[in-house]
Amino acid sequence: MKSAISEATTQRLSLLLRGLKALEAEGLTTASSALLAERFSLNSAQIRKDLAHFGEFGVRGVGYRVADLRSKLQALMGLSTPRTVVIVGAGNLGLALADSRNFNNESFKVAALFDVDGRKIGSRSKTGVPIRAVSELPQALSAMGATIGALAVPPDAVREMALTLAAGGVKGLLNFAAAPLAPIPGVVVKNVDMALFLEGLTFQLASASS
Amino acid sequence: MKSAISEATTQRLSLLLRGLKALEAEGLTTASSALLAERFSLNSAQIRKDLAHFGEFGVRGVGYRVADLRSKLQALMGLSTPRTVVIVGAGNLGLALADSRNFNNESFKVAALFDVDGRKIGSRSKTGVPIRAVSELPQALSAMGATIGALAVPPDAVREMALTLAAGGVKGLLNFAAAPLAPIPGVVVKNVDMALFLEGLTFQLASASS
DNA sequence: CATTGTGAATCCGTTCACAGCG
DNA sequence: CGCTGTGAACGGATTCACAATG
Repeated sequence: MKSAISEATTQRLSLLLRGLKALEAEGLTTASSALLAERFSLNSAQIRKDLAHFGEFGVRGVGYRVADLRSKLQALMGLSTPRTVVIVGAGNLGLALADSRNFNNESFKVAALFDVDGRKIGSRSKTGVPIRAVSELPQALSAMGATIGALAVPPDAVREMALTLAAGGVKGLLNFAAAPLAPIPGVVVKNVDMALFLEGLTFQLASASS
Repeated sequence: MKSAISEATTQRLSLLLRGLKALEAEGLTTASSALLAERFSLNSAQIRKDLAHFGEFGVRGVGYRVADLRSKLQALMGLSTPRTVVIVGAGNLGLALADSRNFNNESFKVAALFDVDGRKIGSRSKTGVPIRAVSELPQALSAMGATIGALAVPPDAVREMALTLAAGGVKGLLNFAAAPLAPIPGVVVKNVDMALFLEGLTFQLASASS
């Protein structure tokens, strides 16, 4: 069990990885922390500190080898082998996520959607992700080897579905419902509450004008 | 111009407001900070500190009047009068947001979607939100009096659309693209990067098992 | 007298600044 | 010589603990 890495560091490293991919595509082979900081509007010391949690990656007097750091970061963040994702709830949001680039790339692949609505079951999302019955979840999860789940269901169904996913071996959960999901042992839970984003916006607007 | 309120405080107050509504529906008229803290897994002192930024709301020896605090909070966060929202990008995500409860309630109302795809223009989302041409944005914005915009467009269109919205009087922007939107003067911007949530999850999983 | 509002103490992340090194 | 890696300083947010008070 590694010492905990802060949420902020995690996000910056994700951003950094994305940026490194772009630099690599541009053909840059080497980059200093100052360059990286400038490109991604961060502080150079912060980049070095973030990386220092995991070892030494740079070359003094030179900077970082872009391709090298990119692949090491990818491995560190658990993104080098693709993960199977399942989405529970085939409403508008669930369908949007299932077809989204964010959930289907080198690192993630949506294997199936699950819903309780008999009219949806058996059909597919636009890109072809099958919609199956939630009753099939327990068997399907182990068959697919899913490790990540996304919950796009009504608030009152969240906890039950989360526990079903956890029992089926899912280790990470993204909860999109407007009801925070209490911690589940052995599972990393991240609540993504859209209402909070929107209200945060109006809050700042209200504060700024008084 | 009020002194800045931290992001964390903002989120907690949103959550608190939501909780107060629930308590009010349950018929509770009074609640201590300890009770609130317990219900929403927070620290009671934190709740009091958060509220202290804005004045004194409680009654010593008693606690807080639920309905009273609820309405004061609502006003403070700029949620007492409904705001008009426009969504740019009528892809899966844009459509999902347009029909979502989070964007259509007492405080927010989606007036229209905008897209560049001629085949979509003129049609409507499932709940009836009209899809219009982005070329109409400038006129439409002032006509509708929209103050909030959501960007669900490809990364390379983000900045242009953001500037168009800003020019049309939009004061708050939610950006769902996987490319952070640099600050725009006079506009509050919130980047909501789904990829970051997903990667954050795998990162924690990778860290926990080493 | 129970509970708020708040100064003081603590914790944690960020920034600075420089020693160490390729 | 230039840039990394890092100990030390800083600052903001959380938590503690208690005096103030309806």
